[in-house]
Parts: sequence; C-alpha cells; structure tokens
Amino acid sequence: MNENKSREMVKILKALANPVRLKMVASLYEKPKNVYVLAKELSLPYPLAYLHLDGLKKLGLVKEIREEKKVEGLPTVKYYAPSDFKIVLTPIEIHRLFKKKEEMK
Amino acid sequence: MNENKSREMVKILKALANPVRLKMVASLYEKPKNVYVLAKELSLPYPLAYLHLDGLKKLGLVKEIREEKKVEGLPTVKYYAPSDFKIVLTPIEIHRLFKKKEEMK
DNA sequence: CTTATATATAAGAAATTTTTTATATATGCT
DNA sequence: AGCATATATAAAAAATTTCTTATATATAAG
Repeated sequence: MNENKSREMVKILKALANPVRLKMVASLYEKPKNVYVLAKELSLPYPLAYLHLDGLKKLGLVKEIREEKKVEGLPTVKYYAPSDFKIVLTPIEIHRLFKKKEEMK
Repeated sequence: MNENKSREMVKILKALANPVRLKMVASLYEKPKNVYVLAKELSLPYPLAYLHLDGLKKLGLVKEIREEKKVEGLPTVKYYAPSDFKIVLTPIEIHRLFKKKEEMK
C-alpha cells in the first residue's frame, strides 16, 4: 500500500515541471523576496505569481522567511526563499517509490 | 541565452511528473519488456501505454534494447528499458539552469 | 486624495495534457 | 478462419492546468 511515496513525488515533480515555478525557485535562491517583487521581476500579473508561489509553498518547496527590513510594526511584507530540498531521480530511485515499506528496509 | 537548459529540464520533469510514466520507468527497471506486456501489467489500453512510453523514449529516458528471445527472424517484438539517467533537483541546481554558459564555467 | 506597494481569493477562459475510440497492419497458434 | 499477440497512428473527447479578470483590503508615499 505504498502508493503514497510515488504520489507525493508526482506532486513535487508537477510543481517543478513548469517554467514559471522553476524560475521562481531560481530567483528566490539568488535573493529571497516577496510575491509582489517576484511578479514584477518575472513580468507576471500578481495573481498568477501568487498562485504559482502558493503551489510551491504548499508542497514545502518554498518557505516564508522573516527577514524584515522594516524595523517597527507587524510585517506586512512576506519574504520567501526555497527550502533545502534535494530530489534525486534515477531509475532505481523511481523504482523504490513503488516498493512497500516492509520490503524496503 | 541559456534558456535551453531550463526548457529541457521542464520537458524531462513533465515526462516524469505523471503516475503512469513514473510507474513505467519503475516496471521497466525491474524487468525490461515490450509495450504490449507493459500495457497489460499496468492495466492500460495499448494506445495509451504506447503514447506514454513514446514520450519517455523521445526524451531519452527509456531506450529500446535488443534482447531477443525468438532466435530466428526479424524481431517483431521491441523491448524497452530505462536509460541510465540521473537528475538532481536542489535550489542550487535549479538556479544553475538559468545561468548562461559563459558565467557558468 | 491619488498612486504605488502589498496580500488574498474567486470565477471563468484558454491552453495543454491525458484518455478513449477507431483504424491499419502483421505473425503465430489451434 | 478466428483469436491472441504485437506495433503504429490519428482524431476526438475528457480532464487538468494555466492564465486572466475582477474584487476586496491595507499601508506608505507624494
């Protein structure tokens, strides 16, 4: 019943298998920033950038960081950076995704 | 002008970001087989299996192998196996996809 | 008080991907 | 001759993903 691992992998790969989202990760790696600035940088309408980033965030590929420049007050600006993920894709690793935990060990 | 690398990566990730195709790679890793048998194993109509495998083949993720059991005659049966690929996805690697060759070195 | 910055979300349209259905061809078995 | 095996492709339907448009809210700058 270990279809979870492969399904989770498909989700993650789907998130990264998109030119906009891939570029977002690259841009946030170079310099963490908020959605508004990211949208401008990539010449995207804000709602689209928001949706794409939200997808990455929900899968944990990108995280919110608190690096507030504005010293006082509640932070109205949210900065994002890529998480520290590492996905390795080889035939063997892909095969492992479909193996049950018991027969994995 | 190095948008080639990221575009190629998106293509490859799209190919693997699908439950059917991911399972195909896993199945062919376990034991190389032809499309007809693969279709049966995965309970897919042949044309669908054919299309999915064709996608993997065109990207070089799967290759045709000549391991003919039928000694005589031209091989009417085509066997497939995964290629020896390795794709590593980290924020750094993704960032590199968008760097020009010159500034790469 | 208007503009720029900033977030969040919904609904619909557009584009792409996935799946089905149909067609054509060929071999081997019983 | 009919059935199972086997490949290949096209066209249309179905499903999903992507993108746009609209709305609502809030702060800061000029």
